[in-house]
Amino acid sequence: MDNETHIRVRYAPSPTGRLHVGGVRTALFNWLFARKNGGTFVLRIEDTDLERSTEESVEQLERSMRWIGLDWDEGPEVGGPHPPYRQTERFDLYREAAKKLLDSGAAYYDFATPEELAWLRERARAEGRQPIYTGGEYREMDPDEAGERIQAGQPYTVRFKTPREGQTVVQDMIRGPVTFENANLEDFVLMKSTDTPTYNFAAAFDDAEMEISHVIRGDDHLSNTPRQILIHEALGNPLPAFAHVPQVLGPDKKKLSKRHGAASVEDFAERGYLPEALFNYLALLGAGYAADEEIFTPEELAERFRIDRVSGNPAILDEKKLRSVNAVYLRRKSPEELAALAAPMLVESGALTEEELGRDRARLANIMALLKERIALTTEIPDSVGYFYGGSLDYDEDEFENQFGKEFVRENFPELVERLTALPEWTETAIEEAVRGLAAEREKGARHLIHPLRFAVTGRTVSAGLFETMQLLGRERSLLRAGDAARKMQRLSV
RNA sequence: GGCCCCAUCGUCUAGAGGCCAAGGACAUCGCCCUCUCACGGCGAAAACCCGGGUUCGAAUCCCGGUGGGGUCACCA
Repeated sequence: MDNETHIRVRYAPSPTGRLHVGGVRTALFNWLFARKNGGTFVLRIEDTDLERSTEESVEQLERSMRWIGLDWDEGPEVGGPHPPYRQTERFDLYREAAKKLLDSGAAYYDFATPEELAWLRERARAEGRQPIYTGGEYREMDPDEAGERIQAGQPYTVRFKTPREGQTVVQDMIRGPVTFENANLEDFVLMKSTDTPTYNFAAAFDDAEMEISHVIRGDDHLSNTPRQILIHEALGNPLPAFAHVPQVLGPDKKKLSKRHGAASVEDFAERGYLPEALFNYLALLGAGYAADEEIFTPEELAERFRIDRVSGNPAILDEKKLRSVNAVYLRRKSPEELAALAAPMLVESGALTEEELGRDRARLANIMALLKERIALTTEIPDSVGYFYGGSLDYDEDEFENQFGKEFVRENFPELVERLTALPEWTETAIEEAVRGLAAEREKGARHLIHPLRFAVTGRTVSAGLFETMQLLGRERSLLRAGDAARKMQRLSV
């Protein structure tokens, strides 16, 4: 493949917390774009903020990416031709580049103190001007004098000498050309007084060094892009193409955050969403796919992905829809897959022990087959499966009275239990015949027996079909609970 | 506030000047299936932000307003 046109994209998160779904979505778009075009997807850790970056976040981030199904061709763990892939390990590279900019006159040493800068900003605000710092006396200071000050130990930053006139145009693949007046851009910092790079400098430098052809990122970076373009030009780098994808918002149209319930990949995982469902939903969100279908594999998504179709609109995450997509994925799973998913959750919830589980793996699969159309989130599993295990149940008093207080039930339930006990074989059809038979003899609708029986054996008013449920519950357990209910019924005051 | 982006049903969207009395999906509401709940099937309600242009003709193009979002750090 032609190296000049080889597509290389990157996702460059800063490890300062959990991976936000807005973040994974842009990672997803990068991944999709790379897969679609036979390109390379690079992961780069932007940890230049020593204060906020943590090792734990790096691990969490990589774990979240892998969980949802995003693998990277180059980056931490996997390596690649442009190492290292963590900015804190690339400081020498930035220092060298800063030197180059200083030598060419594209940048300068700035000795203004933070207090001075704050005062300048304040005064600008008081006078109703925009605070645009242009370096004052330092911008054109004689290099020798600057050198002397540095020798004397005076702290400094390195700033970019932003042109005071003209415009910088971002050619955005989603929005078209976006024009910025250079006069509105200040002389931004390239190197901090700690001799470490700022985001704009490190990002622009790395994108060029790593030969990134397309920068696809959140639109919160759109206003940074003219600065990065200026850096690229000063460094003599070819410009990558840009695409700025919108944020993911909560239902109140504010940036999605924890107070909306869930905002990070881990939050959604904890709430019972499947990785493939989150992947599918997020990839569809605001991506401008044709609307006739909505369930796609990552491969299908990649095949159809078009960056220029991505909407410029902020996208509101609709958890109801995510939930329904999740339910589809749950339903599509085989009973065995669902059993594997459910097993650890059931053990953790205390519904059963490891041994019990190991003894009857097939039964769990059968239970899941019965339940899978009734759950939308994996977190619903323990509650909906729990009554298939264990012995006697604690009945809700009010509901018990509601179910067993009726005269017909009081008169016939004991007989029903007897007939069930006498059943020669415990099968769905045998149970059904017993129940319907008795109801027919008493000239009543079967539902008058079915509902209390359901409540007796499951402890709840809703479940899968009663007869198949009872077969799976097993004779012993069903009869135990039915007997419990019959006795409890006797004690009910009339 | 300055700068920038954006604007079709509640939400995600289809729509690239006539095919649109605007289509789909989720959610909502009915009906059917039925032992309950789901699943499934059928159906209903629901949108082109406003105002000016351009044009024979605009949801689609232009301008303005309004609204929403982003960003204004030695954070990324």
